[in-house]
Amino acid sequence: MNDDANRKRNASPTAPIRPGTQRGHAADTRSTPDAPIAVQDFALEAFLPYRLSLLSNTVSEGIAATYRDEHGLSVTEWRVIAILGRFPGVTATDVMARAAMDKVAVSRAVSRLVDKSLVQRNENAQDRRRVGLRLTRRGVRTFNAVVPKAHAYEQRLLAELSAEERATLNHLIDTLQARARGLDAE
Amino acid sequence: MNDDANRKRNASPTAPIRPGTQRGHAADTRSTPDAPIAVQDFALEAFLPYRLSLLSNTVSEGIAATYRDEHGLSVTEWRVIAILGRFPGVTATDVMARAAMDKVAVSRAVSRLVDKSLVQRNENAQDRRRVGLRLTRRGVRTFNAVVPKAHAYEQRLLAELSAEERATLNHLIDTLQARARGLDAE
DNA sequence: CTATAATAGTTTCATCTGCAACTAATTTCA
DNA sequence: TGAAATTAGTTGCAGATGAAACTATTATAG
Repeated sequence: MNDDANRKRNASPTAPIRPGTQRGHAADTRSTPDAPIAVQDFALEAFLPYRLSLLSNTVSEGIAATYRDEHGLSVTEWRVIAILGRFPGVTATDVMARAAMDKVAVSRAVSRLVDKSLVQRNENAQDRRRVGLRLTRRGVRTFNAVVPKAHAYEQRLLAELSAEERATLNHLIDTLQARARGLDAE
Repeated sequence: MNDDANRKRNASPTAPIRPGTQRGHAADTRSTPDAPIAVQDFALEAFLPYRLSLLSNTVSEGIAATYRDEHGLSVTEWRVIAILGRFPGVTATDVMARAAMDKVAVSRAVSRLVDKSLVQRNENAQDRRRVGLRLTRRGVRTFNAVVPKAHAYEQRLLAELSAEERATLNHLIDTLQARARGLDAE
């Protein structure tokens, strides 16, 4: 390990946080004179996993505010509703696969949605382990109310991108997603 | 609200989950004959916020496995180390801004890192509220050990993309990030 | 100068999340 | 058959997360 160590360090300090709270010189009292020095070069703000995480969080926060403030829904609840709006009658396991959610997350989201009378469970006579899920009338109303807002947010987010850039974006996401999955599977 | 409602529904069911567990027909026992029907068209798997979240999670999981398994670090702990490796002596508030982390998250990550002897706190004589943070020798060793692995993961992730595609990716992320921030600020 | 406001950081609490263990039902195959 | 394995879904527990309250310190204003 430790391939190409010992390059330069701290070459470009990157933009200051804000005027007056510069790069910690004031805070650094150097209680340890022989304080060690990092020899590797690493810029978090340019690191793709970090950048993706930041972007995803910012976007999620924006769109989640709509679900939450106007409909009292969490992101996981919204995802379940989105799946059930499109695929009425599927089981929790199907929702799990379609929304890439954890088994437990689906189970709990469904329970909350049932409590809120947005989803109903239907027993399956053939296989009593399986429980068919579908939106109630209220659930459908919620779904129909949220969908245009979700689309609107997405459009505003993409507003600055050309059609070609949008296509490239989708392609890049697909490629990276497949690649990341492959790497995770070692 | 409810802009352009009443389009078609469920036009293309999208690929089946897997053979035998098709689209919930078996599970749907229709206990409610007049079960309502979703009139909006919404494909979660094509929804950008969802796609970004999925990608970010997959990527995070992959890279986080390295921190965790080989160095016992959480993602937040790694981020603090990454900042301190580059900007020794900064305060928790600086880390917060540089890593886009919550105040509380930084505070707790720093406490854990101090417990692990990877970070040390240095009191500031001028302003006793501020605490300068820097990596210990062990912290630097950890930093230097993780950085090449992080870079390697990033390179493997990007392996299939051309230089031009990488540039486009960065540009798209920047654009979307700025846009998302703008939207969040209403 | 004090009183008030602002700042840095920690703690509390309530929620979320994910793994593992668990129950219940069905399938497999010896 | 019928015991063992598989599948569906829930629950328990432990760690992570985030908002708000809190402590301590410094800056500002009257």
